[in-house]
Amino acid sequence: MPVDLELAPKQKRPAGERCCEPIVYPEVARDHALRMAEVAKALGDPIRLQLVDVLRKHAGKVCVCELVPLFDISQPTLSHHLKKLRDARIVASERQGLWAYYYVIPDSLQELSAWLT
Amino acid sequence: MPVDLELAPKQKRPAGERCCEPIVYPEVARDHALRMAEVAKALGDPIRLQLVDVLRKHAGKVCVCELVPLFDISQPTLSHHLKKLRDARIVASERQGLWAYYYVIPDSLQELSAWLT
DNA sequence: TATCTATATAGATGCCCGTCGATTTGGAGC
DNA sequence: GCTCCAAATCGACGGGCATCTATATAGATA
Repeated sequence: MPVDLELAPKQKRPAGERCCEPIVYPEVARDHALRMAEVAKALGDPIRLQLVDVLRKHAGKVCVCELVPLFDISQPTLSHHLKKLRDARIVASERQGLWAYYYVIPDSLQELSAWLT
Repeated sequence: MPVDLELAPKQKRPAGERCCEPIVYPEVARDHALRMAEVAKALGDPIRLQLVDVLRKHAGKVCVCELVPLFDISQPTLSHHLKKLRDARIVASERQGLWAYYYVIPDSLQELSAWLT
């Protein structure tokens, strides 16, 4: 007896024994999966994860010039990582004169966090 | 007055005004950052995130043959994604005859989840 | 204006990723 | 043995990533 998954009738199980109970996948994540994967991907680098960790632990905004010496990478590379986090809408920045201040966008991690819980 | 961050005296702030308060970064994440980034990286693909979502929502083990028709990718590509999740120690598998059953390793997401909270 | 400084961007390099079709592996059943 | 099947692996392709050095941008200061 074929299983007939609601969401993907592309392939038929061969008639015969079933290997397991059919999955009824309510597709809850489909809409959110892209966004959550985007956030996870941005966090999928040790330096970026530590960057977010620093910014989260430090209340308020943090100057880039304080971030640079924390890591063994060049300033352009750090700038590249900050851009990745900006593109993923995890952090945002403000310019004040020569300095740039970064902070974590509130609730930007909430969706992924809730899913993981 | 130079800032002298405890953790990274590699670079000296130039004498003069400070742009912000010095960060005292207790380095909590350094040991865990690699592992958490590894998990986040594995979740940083929409298909893998949905795969984990399916496996988590479905109590018990799920046969690969049930997973294949859920996604618009070839069987080898799905196998590749499952391998990535295995390599990241997020899921594990068991063989039973012709079929392979996958399941989420309990608590494999806990560390990242706790950090995000 | 000229000069210094903090940050961002550009361009290059080597490596990794997602995807595919083709093939291999290994158990099931004849 | 042989055939069928589910799953994994292989090899290739195009694109993206992390990193660097060099350069550009733009604000501050004189």
